[in-house]
Amino acid sequence: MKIHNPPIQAELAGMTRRERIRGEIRDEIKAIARQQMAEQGTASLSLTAIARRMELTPPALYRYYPDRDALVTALIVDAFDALAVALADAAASQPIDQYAARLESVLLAYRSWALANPFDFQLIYGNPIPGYHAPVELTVPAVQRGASVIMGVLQAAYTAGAMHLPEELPAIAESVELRASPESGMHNQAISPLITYVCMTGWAHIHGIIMLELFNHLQPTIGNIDAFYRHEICSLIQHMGLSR
Amino acid sequence: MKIHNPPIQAELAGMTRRERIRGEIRDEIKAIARQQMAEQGTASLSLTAIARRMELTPPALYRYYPDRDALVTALIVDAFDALAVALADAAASQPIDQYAARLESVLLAYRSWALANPFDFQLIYGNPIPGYHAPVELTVPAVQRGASVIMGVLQAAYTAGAMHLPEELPAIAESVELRASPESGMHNQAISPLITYVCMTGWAHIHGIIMLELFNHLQPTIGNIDAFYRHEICSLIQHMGLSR
DNA sequence: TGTACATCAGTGAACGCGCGTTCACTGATGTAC
DNA sequence: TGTACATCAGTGAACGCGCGTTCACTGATGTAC
Repeated sequence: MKIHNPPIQAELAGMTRRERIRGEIRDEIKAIARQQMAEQGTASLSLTAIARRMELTPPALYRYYPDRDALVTALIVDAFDALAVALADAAASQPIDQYAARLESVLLAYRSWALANPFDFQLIYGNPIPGYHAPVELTVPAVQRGASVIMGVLQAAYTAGAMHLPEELPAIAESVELRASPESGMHNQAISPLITYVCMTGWAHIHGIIMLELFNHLQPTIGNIDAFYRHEICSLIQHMGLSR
Repeated sequence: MKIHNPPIQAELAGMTRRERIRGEIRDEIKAIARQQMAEQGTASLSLTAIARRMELTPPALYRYYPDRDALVTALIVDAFDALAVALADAAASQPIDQYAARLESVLLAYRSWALANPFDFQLIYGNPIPGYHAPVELTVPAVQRGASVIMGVLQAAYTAGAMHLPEELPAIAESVELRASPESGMHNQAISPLITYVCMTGWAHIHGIIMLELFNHLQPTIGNIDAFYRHEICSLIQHMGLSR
């Protein structure tokens, strides 16, 4: 006979003992899924293999996720969340009025997170998983949540007058036909088109370096990618006229 | 009874009739493989499915490729080749001393090729295919062949004195510990570390935009990606001090 | 030109594997009185 | 506190599928004389 723990403690946290355990197992499934991606590649994510490693039968997993796609979606959402949190933490680690330092910190965090979690990064920014189509209403806001951390820093700098952008930029930003991000969530200011444009530019640059590094296309040419990356950030900051 | 064509014509081209047909079927296999990737995603590339579409039995394909990996390798090599050719053509389409125009042309070609051949692009620059490991001695030179087209243009501009880089750049390039590309193939000049550095920066930037666009991460924010891309090239050219 | 032989493309059967998913079920856990 | 019932986690068997790869083979194509 097993112990019948009265579920008082758990109910204090707003969930029954069963609900808590369910949550834990859902998390364990995701953890093993990540582990499996790391070993076999993002594209080969199999419920059967996860069940095997958990010493369960495959059908048991259907108690926790209705099907394989639901699990993939959960992993993607988690990854976007984790990245956004990492960026937000990096932003928060610097004094609020030190815009250059904050931007630098955020961009360094972007790379650090990608290198520390290469498979989560591939999951959200790499090839789509064959046969899986992410629900758009889920991923689009998730992308923007990450981006909005960067945008928040830049918008703050701009509003504070600490940013000196090239003169021709407004006209360019205009011609690019930006779509307003519907709502930003992580920050409170509205983002001007100009800042959106600058942000996309910087993001693309940073993102390109990381993508190339992740798939080992930089390594044959660049010895010290860390220094390379730092310099790129530096020149970005300079290009934006962000005063230190 | 089928016709016994005397293999005179084919032998004039240096190969027997049989060899020619073999080559054609190898090509057809690759073509269908590409088609299949386009429909199912890069990661799901199956010999059985290819055979089915060619109305052959799966073992028949083993006459043409020793195993699945060999086919993937052939596809990758082809893709690198095609990209390098597209870039080289773009470079050749502009007057030899119009460095800005040549660079612009090459960078536009990079994106055009990626958008026109998204799956080949994913094959070479996206997630590795699960269970497949590209032979390094094949892919590293292939990457550099593409890059060397860009480098060739820039080096020529630099040598001709048509390039005015920021003053602090040499020191930065130094600190990044570039590795000399072993041999470049597509062009004749030696590439200076400074140019290598500039090239990697520009490439990463361009590459980042394309990767984001390819996976639809730019579209929610940027209405006119074409214009966006052109402006980025423009500002790159300006940043390098390439006179028009 | 015809004949004898060698080459080689493609077949069909088979091997052993893994996958997602369904279903009816058992037995443990939780709940209400 | 004990009892009766409801809930639900996990099982085992099964379905139908696709995969890469091997093997001994047939029959067409090419080659040498």
